Amino acid sequence: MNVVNESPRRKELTRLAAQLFVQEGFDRTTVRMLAQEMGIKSGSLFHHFRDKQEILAAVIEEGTQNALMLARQALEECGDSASERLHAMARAHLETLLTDRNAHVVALYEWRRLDAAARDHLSHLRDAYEELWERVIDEALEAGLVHGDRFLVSRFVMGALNWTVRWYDPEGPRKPEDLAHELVAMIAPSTPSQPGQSTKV
Amino acid sequence: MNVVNESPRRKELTRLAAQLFVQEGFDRTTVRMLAQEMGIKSGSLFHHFRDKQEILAAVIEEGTQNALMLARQALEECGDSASERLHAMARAHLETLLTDRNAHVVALYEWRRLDAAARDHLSHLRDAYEELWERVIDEALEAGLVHGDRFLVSRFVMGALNWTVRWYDPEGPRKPEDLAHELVAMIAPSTPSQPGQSTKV
DNA sequence: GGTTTACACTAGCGCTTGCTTGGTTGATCT
DNA sequence: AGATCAACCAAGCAAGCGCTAGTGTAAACC
Repeated sequence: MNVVNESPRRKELTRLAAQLFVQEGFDRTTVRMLAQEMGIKSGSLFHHFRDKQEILAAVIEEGTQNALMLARQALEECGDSASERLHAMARAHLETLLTDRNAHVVALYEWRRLDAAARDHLSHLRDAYEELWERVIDEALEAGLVHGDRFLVSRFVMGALNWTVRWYDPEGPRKPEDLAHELVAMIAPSTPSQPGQSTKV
Repeated sequence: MNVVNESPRRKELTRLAAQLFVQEGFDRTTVRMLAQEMGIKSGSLFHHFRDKQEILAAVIEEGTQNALMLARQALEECGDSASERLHAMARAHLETLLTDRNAHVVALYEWRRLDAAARDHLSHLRDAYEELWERVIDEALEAGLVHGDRFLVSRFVMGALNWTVRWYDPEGPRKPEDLAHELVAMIAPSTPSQPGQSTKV
């Protein structure tokens, strides 16, 4: 009876689950709460998902896939200079935190609740995303835009960006674009202040 | 029967609880698991703590108090220059992450499981700690060591530092001192490379 | 020497949890 | 018209949960 495929109903349910997981945390969200939010009874939930863990995995997968897609797109559309590419990645990252906020918060906080199989599958996705970052940071280092240890710089940058979900207010005056700009300015002060004009190397 | 004071036994139990909370998460850690780890029966636990939530609060309080103490001490002992103070704060922060790792991981991940009263009490402690940071960052901005928006810079720095609990390996070659140095170098490239010699402003 | 105190035990209550079972519905396809 | 199928429901099981009540005991205190 249970489906593993990507029915549109399942997508919708996943979105609702993400919201509840953020509000209550995974463990505290009961299947009854999930069902009620979805307008069905708790038993019916298991027609769409094998078990509760699979809902969590679906939420995280959705968010990570979107982030990966958006980052790739941003890199294709931007200029060739190291500073432009760094800026594009930061902006793309912050924009997914805006649009897919729930899914990303769940991914950050509830990662360890995944069982071994799901964690294995999803960590490959996440690694692909982080590889994009490491490549862009390598370019920035080579271009002399940023200085320091390759590994540490990328961890610090990822930390600063991921941490935004804890304080960023989408209703506030600051846009993702602004944050991206400020971050790049902080770690690469020699960057030209207008991201439009490229600094070819 | 229940005690609220700071018996040495309670301190020891708090330390053990922190470890379990990190391994399993707060919700998944049952009072029976806690009791077993402590070598007593589940009922006896409630002689030391009013309820399960109080154990969580004790864990987080312990970690935050230590961090605050170490940061204040580091600021007193270091030189007057903005770069030295920035460096001292970063090192102190990373050192508590090393020594009190469990407590800090719990504080980061399980904060929302606190009830309103505990959260209110503990957020004051955390605010005091973050105030130290903001002051040091203000000094760095005034000294021209770092550039950018006051609010954003401090968030980015806190993010980079707090994120370290997710990847830092205490057994590895990098010491907290090294990380602190690298971070300061990244955001304030004009810093002298030897933290010992002060740059008076 | 009697009382108090700190710490532990046994036993279990009342409730919630994730998940299963067996069956019903209404739309779609042949 | 009959078969198929996704989607749902009602009912409930077995296990586990936080926590309480009442008791025992050895050390500390007056």
